[in-house]
Amino acid sequence: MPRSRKQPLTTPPAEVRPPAQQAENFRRSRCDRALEVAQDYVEAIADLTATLGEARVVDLARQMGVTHVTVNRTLARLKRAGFVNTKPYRAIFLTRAGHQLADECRQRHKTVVAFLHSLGISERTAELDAEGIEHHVSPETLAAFERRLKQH
Amino acid sequence: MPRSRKQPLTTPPAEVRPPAQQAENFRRSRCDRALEVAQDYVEAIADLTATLGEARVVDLARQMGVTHVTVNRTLARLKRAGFVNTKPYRAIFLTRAGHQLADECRQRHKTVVAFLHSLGISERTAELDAEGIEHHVSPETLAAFERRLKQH
DNA sequence: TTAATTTTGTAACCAAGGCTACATTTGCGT
DNA sequence: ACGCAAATGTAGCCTTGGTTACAAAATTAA
Ligand SMILES: [Mn+2]
Ligand SMILES: [Mn+2]
Ligand SMILES: [Mn+2]
Ligand SMILES: [Mn+2]
Repeated sequence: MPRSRKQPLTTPPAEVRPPAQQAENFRRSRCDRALEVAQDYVEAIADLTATLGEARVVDLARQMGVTHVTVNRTLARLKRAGFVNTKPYRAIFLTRAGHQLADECRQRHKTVVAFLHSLGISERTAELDAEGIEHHVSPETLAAFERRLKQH
Repeated sequence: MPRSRKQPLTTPPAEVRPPAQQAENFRRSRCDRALEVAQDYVEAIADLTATLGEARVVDLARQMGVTHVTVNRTLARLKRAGFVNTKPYRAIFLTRAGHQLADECRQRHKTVVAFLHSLGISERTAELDAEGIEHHVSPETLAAFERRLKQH
């Protein structure tokens, strides 16, 4: 067995998060984090297709701020996951599932940005923070954001 | 050269995010993501020290929902980064910098949870979402959250 | 004191997501 | 028709963060 456990010097604060439940929170957070890249990519592919007519590797690399190598390998994963269809040296197309995910993400992104903006946060900061926050907003929280937006 | 670029079929939507700026958003988001683990660990170490008297590898593993191996290697990184002091088979202690980071994170965590709760979001969901959101909340956004909380 | 159990450490593996360097393909301009 | 520059693909490297399996140390219990 290990060392005996030192007792806390001060009484523990009232807000005790049971370790098992807190572990669940972290698991959810990690799960969300694993989906961030997929969500940002399909969103970017949809955006690029809308503005440029098609999404190519080089555009995606510029948009994401990474090299084309990273884009290539990420696209391979997205293909395996069934979100995109790619053929060598051809433009990238979203599958039906990819389109659906992209629409969800675009809508959520817009909502999060608008919500932050409605709190008096600057356009730039709203965009910056939303890019990360959006991936951790549950349906319940998203609904609360929309509720507030409708109330102006 | 590559394929000629197909023109967009519909006129691009007004909200054109310049790729260079959007790339900056993604870079910030990735940067935040890289710090998530460090922040969650120092926060957990501070919590455990407060409630149990000390933070040990096994407690941290339970709290984070990972194996003790993952905890060990993460602690090695945190040590390199100057946030914790560890000795073999001994409890884990935060450095001065670690304490400072932990305090920041605990305060921000509390604020984010309280803010979500103030929107009518359930206790459980607020905790779940906050665990991820907190790492992407800039000082400006945090200030906006606090502002709203003071207004009740 | 000695044995059992828990805790801690370590070795080896994996996937994701970043990179540089180099090869191949493509399509435009001459 | 051809050559060249841009785009794309591929090989190989790195760090992070997860795992299982096994070894060693520490504390408790007998
Ligand atoms: Mn994003
Ligand atoms: Mn987005
Ligand atoms: Mn967190
Ligand atoms: Mn937290």
